[in-house]
Formats: sequence, structure tokens, C-alpha cells
Amino acid sequence: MKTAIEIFKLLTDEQRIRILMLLIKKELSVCQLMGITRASQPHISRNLSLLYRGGFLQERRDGKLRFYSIRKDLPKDRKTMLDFLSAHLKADTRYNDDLETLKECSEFQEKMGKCDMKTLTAFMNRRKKTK
Amino acid sequence: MKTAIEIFKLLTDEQRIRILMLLIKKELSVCQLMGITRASQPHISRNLSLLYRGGFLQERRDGKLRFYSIRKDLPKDRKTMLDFLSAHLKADTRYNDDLETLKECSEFQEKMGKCDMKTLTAFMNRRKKTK
DNA sequence: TAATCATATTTACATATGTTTATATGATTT
DNA sequence: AAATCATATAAACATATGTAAATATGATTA
Repeated sequence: MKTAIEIFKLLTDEQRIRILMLLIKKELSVCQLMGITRASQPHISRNLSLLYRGGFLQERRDGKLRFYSIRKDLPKDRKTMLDFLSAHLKADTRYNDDLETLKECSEFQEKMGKCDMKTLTAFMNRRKKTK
Repeated sequence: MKTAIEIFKLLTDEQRIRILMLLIKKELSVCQLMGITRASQPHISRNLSLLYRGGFLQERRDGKLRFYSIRKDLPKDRKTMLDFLSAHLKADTRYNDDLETLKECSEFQEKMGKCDMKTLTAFMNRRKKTK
């Protein structure tokens, strides 16, 4: 019963759910997640760490960057939860906004050919003005 | 996203999960739940109230007693969670103990032909000695 | 109608959880 | 090797959540 409760606890935070839903679509680094969700770096790191320890994520290091994605061998119970969330959030505004932002962010980075803080900060500032 | 989080929050408490799993098997009154889980009356009432407001339960009054059961028109998302828990807890000790106690409690009450506090207290005391 | 019973609600308290700020680490570049 | 960058961790604080005790409510029985 404990593991079920721990899984649920991880999913009682909007920020963590946002991160998970983004990672379903695409492997992302800490700074990309900062850019998309506009949360502080410690905030992102902390929640990634919790999700990682909770068995949802895998990590890959590339130079200074750390990329996170949904575990390839995701346990069945976690998978059930992600499916539930995907279905449940189909019409959720924030969820769809995040997916849209993710797309813009990916395009922006492709155009710049970079995935560092400066590029991300530029993206964040550009978006702030647009909105 | 809020409703998903609220559902998860309700399920982060062992006591509430126990109650839910028992009610899947059978409609039960507050005092029956006290007898089976050995929790205090305010504790049971409070958690029933939370689960009720969370869209999991329906209530039926019969004299002094209040019977709770899983909503007949249970929303799909809640249903998904209950199915998840049933599957997840198949091998859970406490869960299976509770089901066993539920059975004993039902048999005891049938034999006594009553469903009041005194009968339940007698059941609780009998069990305390046995264990 | 007074007393009792089953249940609900409120209050006060302790604990857990999230947020923010500051600091540490480990890799890269100059 | 020093400086910088991306990320992680720790500490301090505020807020939320669960627990336990006391009290309130509403139905039944004497």
C-alpha cells in the first residue's frame, strides 16, 4: 500500500505533473523545463529528483546538461498513472498551453542550434513580451 | 488538472484507501468501519466525509445508522483509480487482512442479527483476544 | 420529553510538504 | 588553473494536512 501512496503523493503537485506530461512528449534538460514552465532552477531540479527517485524518470548527462525522460522500463503502475493523466488532461488549458510552448521552444532551439541557458533565456524573454 | 490532483490527494492516506477498498466489497456503516479498521469514530467520519465530497461515495440513512457505499454513478476517473488500487493491492497484507476481517464481521453480525455499536464492540473485543 | 445512541463537526495541535534563498558540485571553456 | 555554466543540495520559512479531544446534531427509545 505504501508504494501506491508514494506514487499518488508525487502526483499531488501541479508542477510535477506538468513536468511529467512534457517529458512524455520529449526528453528535456533542466533548463528547457525552466524555459517552458517558467519555474526556478532549484524548483525544477527538486521536482525532477523526486520524480526520479519515484521511479518515473531516467537521466542522461551530456556535458554540462542533464537530460531527463520517462524511464524506458517504466513500471506498470507508473505507466497506468501516466495514461490516466494523459486522458484526464486532454482538455486542460494549462496542459495544452505547455504542449504549445514546448513546440515553440523546440523550434526556437533548432533554429538557434543550441540548448544552453542563454538560448533558453532568450526564448523566455521573447515569450514574455509576446504574451 | 485540479480535479486530478484532488483525487490523488484523497488517495495519499492509508486509512482512506482501506475504507475505499472495503466499500468496494460491501456497503458499510460508520460503526462497521470502526470495527473492521479499529479507528476512532471521528476519524472514520472525517475520512468518509472527504471521500464523499471527493465524489467516491454515496450515503444512505437508516434510522440512527448511516451506510456508505461506492457511488452507483461513479465518475470514470474515480473508477480508474479504484481499479488501479484493486490490482495494485492484490498481494498487500493489510488489504487482505481487512478483507478477512470484513468477512468475519459480516458473519458475526448476521449471527447476532444486529448492526449496532454494542454488537460491533463485542466483535472488536472478541478479535482483540483472538489476535 | 429526557436520555441515549450513532454520527458529524470543530478546535487545537503536531507533522509533513512546498517555496525561496543561499551555497555547493562537477563539467567545460578560456 | 581560473572563471563560468548547468545543476544539485541545504537551510529557513510558510503553508497544508493529518490526529485527537471535545462538542454538536439528529434520530430513537424509554
